[in-house]
Amino acid sequence: MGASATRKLEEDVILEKAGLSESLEDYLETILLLEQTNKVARVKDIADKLGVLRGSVTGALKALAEKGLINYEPYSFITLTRKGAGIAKEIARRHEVIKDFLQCVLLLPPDRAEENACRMEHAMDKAVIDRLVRFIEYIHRCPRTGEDWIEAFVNFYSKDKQDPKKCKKCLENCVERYK
Amino acid sequence: MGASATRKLEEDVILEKAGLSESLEDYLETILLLEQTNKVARVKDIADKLGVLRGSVTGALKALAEKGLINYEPYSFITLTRKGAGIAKEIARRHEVIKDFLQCVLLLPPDRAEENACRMEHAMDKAVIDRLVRFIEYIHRCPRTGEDWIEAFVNFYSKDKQDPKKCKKCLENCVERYK
DNA sequence: AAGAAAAGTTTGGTATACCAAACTATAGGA
DNA sequence: TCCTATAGTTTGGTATACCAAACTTTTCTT
Repeated sequence: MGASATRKLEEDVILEKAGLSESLEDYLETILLLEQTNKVARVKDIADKLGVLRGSVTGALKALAEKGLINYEPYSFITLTRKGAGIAKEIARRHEVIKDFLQCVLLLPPDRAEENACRMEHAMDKAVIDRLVRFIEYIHRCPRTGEDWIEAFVNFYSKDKQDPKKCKKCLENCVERYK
Repeated sequence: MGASATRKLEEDVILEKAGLSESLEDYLETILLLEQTNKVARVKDIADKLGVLRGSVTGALKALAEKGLINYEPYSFITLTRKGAGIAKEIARRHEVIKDFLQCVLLLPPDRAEENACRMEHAMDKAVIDRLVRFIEYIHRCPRTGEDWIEAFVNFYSKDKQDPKKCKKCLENCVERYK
């Protein structure tokens, strides 16, 4: 096993064992988003995004710096360390995956999907997210499911029973499309 | 609209607005489970189930009694009030639904499904759970999916690409079964 | 360059949720 | 019945995470 593969493994362990509170995970994710859109993360912007006062942000930044996840000096710019960026990206990925599932598979309205994803991202471990990613792929790639199968869920959701004739037609269309 | 329908609606509002902490939700759910298996919930059993000391339980019970969710007198039995039982059942239902999805759809091992369900139950609102219930039903009832489609996910999960010949056969079997 | 506005920090306080350990009540065995 | 083990409670302490408001630093504006 090469050196880079070894390092990769060590990083995975770090991510799994980070043991950050939900609150600190939110700060880290927000800093990543602000870095990406505004180039730098500022205390005020973090406070606004998270709906807390500026004073609360300062405290959180000290905790993140303590854990070696951000570079922080009072009154100066905030940047993620390598380790911090790794964790932040993992959290952002969870958020994306969950929102995609809620919005594009369960067909929830975007705002509802967003709200729930924000909370769920702290509760689901890597194994679950990895399965979910593959599951969403499976739905899209398996000839038996795909886009139209998801669309038909709207129908199923609002009705009590299915029409066997429609099911037959739907199945025939599905076979036809695969050829 | 009759009186019972009106009352049902009011209860829904109460459940949505309960605004319990994750911790108190856990206590409520545990009390329900203990009531069901042991007839009564005792402080020690709650402490054991939640992995906290007895002293912590007493504090939580006071908070729940304060909110009118349990009947609690020092040194006596603990029972859920109507309102408390309603909330506890809602939480237990979320737990069931999420665990079922993780275990029977995403095919996670039972212990992993359980761990994640315990955390996710506090993060997902009623609308998401309702969609998820219907989605699981949809998978089982739609002729295009069903048990064998879920089983085939194992295959897809561990492989990079699908075999078009197998897909064709799978689709044919699916049509055959529907007749 | 001076001063006001904005950004950031500090301090003191609150609420939640837990533990450790001392204490009190209750229930079962001798 | 006594008395001891178990169950339950209380108290004092810790850690997290927030707010409100006073304070300091930086950055515009003129």
